[in-house]
Amino acid sequence: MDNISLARLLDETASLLEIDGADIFRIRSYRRAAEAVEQQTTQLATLATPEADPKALLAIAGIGKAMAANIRDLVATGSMPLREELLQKYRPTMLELLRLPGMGPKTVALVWSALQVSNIDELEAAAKAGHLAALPRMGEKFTVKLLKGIEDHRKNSSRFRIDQARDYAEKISQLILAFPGIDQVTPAGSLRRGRETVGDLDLLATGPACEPDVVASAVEHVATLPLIDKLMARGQNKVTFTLRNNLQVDVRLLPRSSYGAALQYFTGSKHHNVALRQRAIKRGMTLSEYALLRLEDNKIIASESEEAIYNALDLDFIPPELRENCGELEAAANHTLPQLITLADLHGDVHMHTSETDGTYTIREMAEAAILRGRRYIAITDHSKNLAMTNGMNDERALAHAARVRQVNQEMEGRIHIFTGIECDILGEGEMDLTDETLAQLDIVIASVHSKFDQPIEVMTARVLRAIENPYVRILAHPTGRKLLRRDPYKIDLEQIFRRASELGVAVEHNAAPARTDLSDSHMRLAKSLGCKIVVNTDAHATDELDHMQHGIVQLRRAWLTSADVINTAPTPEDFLASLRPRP
DNA sequence: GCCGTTTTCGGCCCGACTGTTTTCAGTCG
Repeated sequence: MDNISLARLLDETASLLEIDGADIFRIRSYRRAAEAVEQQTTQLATLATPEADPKALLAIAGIGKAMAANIRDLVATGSMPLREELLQKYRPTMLELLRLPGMGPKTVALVWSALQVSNIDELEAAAKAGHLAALPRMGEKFTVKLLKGIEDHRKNSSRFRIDQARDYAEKISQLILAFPGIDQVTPAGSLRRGRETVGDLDLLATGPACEPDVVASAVEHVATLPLIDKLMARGQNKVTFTLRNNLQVDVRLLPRSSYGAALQYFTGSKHHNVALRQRAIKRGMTLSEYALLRLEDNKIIASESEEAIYNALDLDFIPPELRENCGELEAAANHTLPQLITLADLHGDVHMHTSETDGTYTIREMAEAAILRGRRYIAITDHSKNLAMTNGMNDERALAHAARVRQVNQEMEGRIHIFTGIECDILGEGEMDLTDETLAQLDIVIASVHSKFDQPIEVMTARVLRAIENPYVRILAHPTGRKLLRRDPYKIDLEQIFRRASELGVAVEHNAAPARTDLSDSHMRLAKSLGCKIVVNTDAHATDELDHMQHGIVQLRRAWLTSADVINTAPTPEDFLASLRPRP
C-alpha cells in the first residue's frame, strides 16, 4: 500500500468519526496523520513491517503509538479495527455525501438516522419527494441548493484533475517500461493537451517489443499490471482497464515507424484532427493513426514524428496545448503561431505563505526552496486577520512580519529578492480588513475573494470592484472562486472586473495550484483582450508546492499567452515592481 | 489521538455566514 492510499484511508476514517460525532481533536489527529503520511517521501509500508524499527513511524510528527498501530494494520491487512467498526455502523457511500455543498457530518448523520439515506441517489430522491422538509434546518432553500449541488457533482465526478491523472500516468508508465523492449511511453489525449481535467488516460508505448509480430507478450505484460482493478478490453495492440478509483486507462502498443502518427491522432482534439485530415485530403493525402499517405500511390509521406506530419502539410509544428481547432491551423500555415510562455520564462512567484499563518515553513525556508527552483524574486503574502482559521494577522503582526521579511531579505545577500506583502481579505462591503496605513508599507498587497461569501452576482461584483478601488491593492486573487471538482465557483461579472482592473493597473492572478486554477484558458483570453496584467502564482503553503508553477503555466499556454502577457516574467525584482500598479 | 511537559493531563486554529431560528446549530474557510 502506497502513502497516498494510506493517507486516504486515514482521512476517510476521520470523516467517519465526524459523522459518528466523535471528539473533534481525535478527528483532527486522524486528519493530521493523513497529511503527514501524504507528505512523507519514503514509503511508509517499508517502515511498517514487523522487522522494521518500531521507532521509525513514531519519529514522524503527528504519528503516535495508536496511529503507528493503525498504519501497521493498514499495511498488513488493508484495513484497521476502528475503520471496520465504523463501516459496520455507516456506509462508505456516505463519505461522498460530505462532498456536496451544505452537507457536513452532522447533516449526513441526520439524514441517515432519520431517513436511512446513505448515498447521493437516495438523498436526491428524498429531496425531490419533500422528505427533507420534515428535518430541522432543511427548508426549501436548502433543498434547492442541494439539488443543484448534486447536479454539479455528477457533472464533475467522472473526471479527474490533471495533476492526479499525470501522477497515475507516470506510475503506470514506469510499470510498462519495466518490460524489456518497451523504451518509450507517452501520455496522449487531453492530458497531453493540458486540459484541467481528464476523463480517461491514453498512454502510447513503443519500442522493439511493440512490433506487430512480437507485440503479444508486451500486451500480456500490460494486461497483468498489478494496479489494474478491472480489465475492460484486450486487443491485438490495445489494453483498456480501470484503476480502483475508476479512472479508465487505454494503453496502445505501437511500432516505432507509426509512433508519430499515432501520437498525433490520439492527442487530438477531435476537432483539430478533423480539420487536419481535411487539409491532408486537399493536398492529395490522407492522414490516419498509422501514417500520412499520398493518395495516388499510397506512399508514406510521414509517420515517425509529429513534426514531419505537420511539416508535410505545410504547417509549423503545433504545440499540443493549442490543438483545439481555434485558429491554430491558420496560424501554423502563416508562421504566426505565438512563442508560448514556458516555465523558464517565470522569474517570480509573489504569493506564498509561511508558518506565521497557515503555511508550514519559515520565510528563509521558502526563499531557499524558491532559489532551488530558479526564482529570482518572491513575495511573502500571509493571511490577514479575517481568515481566522489560518491564524491571520492583524495590522500589528502584519507589520512585524514584514520587518522580518526585510531582515531575511538582507541576509539572502542578493541570492533572491523577497518582497513584503499580504493576502488581504475582502470584507462584506468590499473593504480591506487591514488599515491603509498598514497596506502602504507592504510591497505586494493581494486582495483575496473568498467563496464563503456566496452572494448574488451583483453583490459579489460590487464587492470586488470596491476592493480593487483601494489604491494599495496591486493584485486580485481568486477572482472566480473556482475549485476544480469541488465546488461551483461563485457568480461574478468577470468582464466588468477585468475591465476595471485593467484601467486601474491591478493585476489578476492565475493560481497555479492544480486544485484551484482560478482562471481557465478562456478567462485568460478575456483578461488579455481587455488589457489586463496577468500574474501566475503558486499560493504555496509548503516548499514543495512551489513546484505547482508547472501546472499553472499550462492554462497560460492554452490561452496562447507569451512571456510578454505575464508580468512575473520580468527578469529582475525592480522590473517586476515597475510593472505593478504604482502606489499613491 | 498527539504532544509536551508542569511526568500525567490539559491544550489542541477561530470567526463569520446561512438558513432557519426567534437564540442557534451547522458549515465553511
